[in-house]
Amino acid sequence: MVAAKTRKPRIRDAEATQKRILAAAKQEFAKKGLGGARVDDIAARAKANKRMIYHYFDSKESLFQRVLEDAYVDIRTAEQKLELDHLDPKDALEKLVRFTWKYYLDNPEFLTMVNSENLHKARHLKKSKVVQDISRRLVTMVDTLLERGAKQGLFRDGIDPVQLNITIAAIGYYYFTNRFTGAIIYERDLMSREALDTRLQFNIDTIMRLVCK
Amino acid sequence: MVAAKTRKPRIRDAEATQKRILAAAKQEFAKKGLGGARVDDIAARAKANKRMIYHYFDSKESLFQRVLEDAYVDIRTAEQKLELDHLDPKDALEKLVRFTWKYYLDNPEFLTMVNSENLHKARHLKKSKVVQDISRRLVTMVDTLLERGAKQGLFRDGIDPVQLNITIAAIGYYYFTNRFTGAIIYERDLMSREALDTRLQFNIDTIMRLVCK
DNA sequence: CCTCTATGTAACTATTGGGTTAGTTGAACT
DNA sequence: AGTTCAACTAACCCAATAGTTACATAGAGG
Repeated sequence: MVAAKTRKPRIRDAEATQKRILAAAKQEFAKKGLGGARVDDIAARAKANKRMIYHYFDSKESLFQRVLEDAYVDIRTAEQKLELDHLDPKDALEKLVRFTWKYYLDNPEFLTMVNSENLHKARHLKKSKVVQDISRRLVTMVDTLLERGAKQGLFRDGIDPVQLNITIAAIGYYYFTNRFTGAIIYERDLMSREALDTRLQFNIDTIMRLVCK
Repeated sequence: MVAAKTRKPRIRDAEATQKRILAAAKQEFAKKGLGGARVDDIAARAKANKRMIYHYFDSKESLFQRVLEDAYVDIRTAEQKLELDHLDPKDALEKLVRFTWKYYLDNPEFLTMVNSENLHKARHLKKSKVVQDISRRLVTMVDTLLERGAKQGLFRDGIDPVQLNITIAAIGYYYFTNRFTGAIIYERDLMSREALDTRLQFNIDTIMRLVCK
């Protein structure tokens, strides 16, 4: 038990194996969704044995649930670190829009997992108390920001923080999750540096016009 | 060959069988995506034999492609019937937002199919010339509307019709496709009559503020 | 240095599921 | 009424896949 981290790497390392499995599962689920992911492939990717997956995570489904939970905890934790309270309301709002955009861009597996979960009617997420708790903090954060901006006469009164949150998420989420069909329908490369910059600016503009007086 | 439609229903009817298969496939793909859908279940739902599916549609993949193509043709055709040119630009824009919302609400299988297609990097849609052609007409329609509104001094100048299209789609699409996880994250019934009305009004407001001077 | 258990491997099972084969039959046209 | 062919059925094949069993061993604690 003494200072496991300073020891030279053990050949047998339960913690490390679990982490490798979780990382591999995230990639695999992101690429193929819950239904398309293969337990054998996760094992291979994790350089672990399939037996270990069942040993540590019981079933494919509960492994998915765990990966999904971790994904939600990650994004909600990152959001909480934004510290919007210290900023001018307009700057804070823009920062939130930028953050959401960047998070989706950098973590496409989050989008795929959410899509997959919705295909399954959120039956895994339903079981997760922790996700419900941290999500409440997001709404509170935006609500606080809206009230502060309204009090300063910068924002319109009476905007529903949930509707705003949905909209901020939507204008980024749709763009990224449908980037493949979008490229065909709109006959553009949506992922070029220039296209990304343009879209982010458009999104900031959309939200500012929606919220500001 | 004479007046097939007036004849009494044949026991053997190639056309009717194909239609039943397509309808069944649409439902099945909508419920489970490409990977999750089962050919046996499609056959059962269509009250047809599995052999018939392969006879008419070659493979599960090309059946999916056909259903997806039909779905795109359907929505694009419906859009073209809106006849926005006859309306005041603001009314036309609102009509488009309402249409998009209602279409997603009434045709949830379209959303699932698009999600599934993006999971597969749009490899089926890439092959479809017809979808690319009709999609171009959508962009043209919105572009015409934007120019007309700008000329009348109602809309801002220089709005990119593609960005606007994406935004109109996004604020509806995200709401519906993530309605299950959304209900948990935001702790609300997103599909009640009242919630739907509120959201649609919010969306119209969002787009009007974005486009109008 | 011995023992016991958590960590690990590999081979196996049972089932599912896309696709096929072999054969049957309704009805359109002579 | 007979011929033909497309429409149709049922039973089959076999590769893939979630989950299991049997067995091996590193290494922590006595």
